[in-house]
Amino acid sequence: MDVLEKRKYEELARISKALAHATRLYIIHKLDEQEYCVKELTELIGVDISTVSKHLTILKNSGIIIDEKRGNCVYYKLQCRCVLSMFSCLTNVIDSNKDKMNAI
Amino acid sequence: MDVLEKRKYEELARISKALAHATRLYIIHKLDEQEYCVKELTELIGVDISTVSKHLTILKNSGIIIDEKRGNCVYYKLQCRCVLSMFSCLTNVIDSNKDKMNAI
DNA sequence: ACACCGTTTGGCGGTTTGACCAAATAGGCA
DNA sequence: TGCCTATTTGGTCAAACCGCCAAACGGTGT
Repeated sequence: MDVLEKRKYEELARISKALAHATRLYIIHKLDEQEYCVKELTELIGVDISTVSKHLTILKNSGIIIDEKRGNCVYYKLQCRCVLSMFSCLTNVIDSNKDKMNAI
Repeated sequence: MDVLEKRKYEELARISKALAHATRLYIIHKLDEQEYCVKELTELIGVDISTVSKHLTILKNSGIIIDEKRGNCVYYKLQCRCVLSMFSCLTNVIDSNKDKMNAI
């Protein structure tokens, strides 16, 4: 793997790492339905608000979501709806694993 | 997030974690072209063979690739070509980030 | 200015990851 | 059998990750 190729795959990995967490996938799913502020997401998820804030920062830095301050709150929404196709990718893998299992 | 939903997103995360590494993405890319044994992949990648073996185990456990022992070697190939659509997802995000950058 | 609300930041502790090395394992072949 | 090659496994170490708490910010409204 030469230097250029290596950089390319590290860039791809940077995005895919941002997706590699149950809470962050859940956040993406919720933000697909509507925008939410940090506090609202925190109530939906049920972990410390600082943890949620950090997850949101990770997603924002990878360009998947975008924030917008309005009044007292910071609202987040999907920047890149294309990530939703990720869910079908992942679901596909899971389903085909199950099929494989059943076939045995 | 109730217990059932939580489990669902953890399952999705399990798969997406398997993809969240530059080397593993590269392996998937190469295995899309043809099957390879561990030694061949090691030469392509340029890290210790035990490291490559562990990456392959991770991919295998998540159901993305499959192994087949023939003669002296263990050959790996894609089990789930659907993961390739992941690459276009990731590339999409990267491209739309770049567009955003240029627009400024 | 002060208090209040929502959010982010910094830091700490426990867990996980990923790299290497060395050793164990599994087959093929002389 | 014993040797050789390919692969996996176990251990160690440093770095990264993720949760919480506490403290710092930034606006709003009194």
